Amino acid sequence: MTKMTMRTPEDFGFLAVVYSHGWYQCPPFHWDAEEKTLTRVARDATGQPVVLRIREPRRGTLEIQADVEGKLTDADRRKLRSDVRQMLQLDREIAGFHDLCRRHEHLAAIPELGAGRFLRCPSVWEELVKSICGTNVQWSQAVRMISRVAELGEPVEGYHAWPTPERIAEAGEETLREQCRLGYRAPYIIELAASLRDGSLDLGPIERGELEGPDLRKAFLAVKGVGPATADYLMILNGVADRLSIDSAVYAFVKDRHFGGRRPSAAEIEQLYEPYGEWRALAYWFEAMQEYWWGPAGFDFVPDPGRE
DNA sequence: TTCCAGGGGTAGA
DNA sequence: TCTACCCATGGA
Repeated sequence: MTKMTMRTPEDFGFLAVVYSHGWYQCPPFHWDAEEKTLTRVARDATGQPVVLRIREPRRGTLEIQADVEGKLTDADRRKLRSDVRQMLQLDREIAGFHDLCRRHEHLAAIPELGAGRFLRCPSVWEELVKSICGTNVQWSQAVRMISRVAELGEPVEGYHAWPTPERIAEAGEETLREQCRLGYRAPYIIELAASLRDGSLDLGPIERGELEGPDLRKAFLAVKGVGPATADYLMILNGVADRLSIDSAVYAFVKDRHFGGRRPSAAEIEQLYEPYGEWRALAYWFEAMQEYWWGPAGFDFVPDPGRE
């Protein structure tokens, strides 16, 4: 076992990032609400799965425990630290969003909570699969699909690593349909896995943040199974917040909160959040999280394991 | 039973 | 670009 510590930005709140959206409920993330510890099967510099346990012993510091025999190499340490930075978006600049929150009473608690970053998967591949599993199903059902896909990954200490594209491609459509119960999503994910395996698709430019807004959106939409709502959602995760991802959850929230029980049009929703400019997606997201799921004082009624 | 969830692909206009 | 229609699954 090896322990590492990391400093976090002043505007970073560990719980707020874990609870930023539903990823913490999806393997290979495992959240222990009692111990406030996020467990994740990551991969070291050579691709070997490693169980990481991340917690925040005090604000400003993360403690990362890697369950490995012997010592980690310097390369492994760099890789795992880099994964943690990616998963918790430690390098994301959100000061502008917090400034905006302080100018709006209903968002004033967001900076206090250290919210504004999202829990991320270490790879875009994993996030694409999870997002496709989340289309046209209740979230609790998506979590079950994702959990069954995760079980196709290599077992490690009672957990599973996220399966590689090669492993999914080898498992085949039949396995995704019959065993993982993905239904019509199965061929989309097989096609994605196969194109990554044979190199006809390269997610590198997305991973490295090389694409600007419109090109990034185009890249997501090019993946079969990813439509406008999912592409916009992935954009938000990738740090482009000037566009809402309008799905059924958005309608459900704004209908009661802003339109007196009437279901608004998409254009009306756009208009409502337009004043928040480049941060509009975060302004919506964290308003909804706080009102619907976090509770007024922080995280009193965060659901576990599946929010409806 | 019927509806529909954190939609998307496709064909046809 | 917009609109029907279809697509698995499973909870409500």
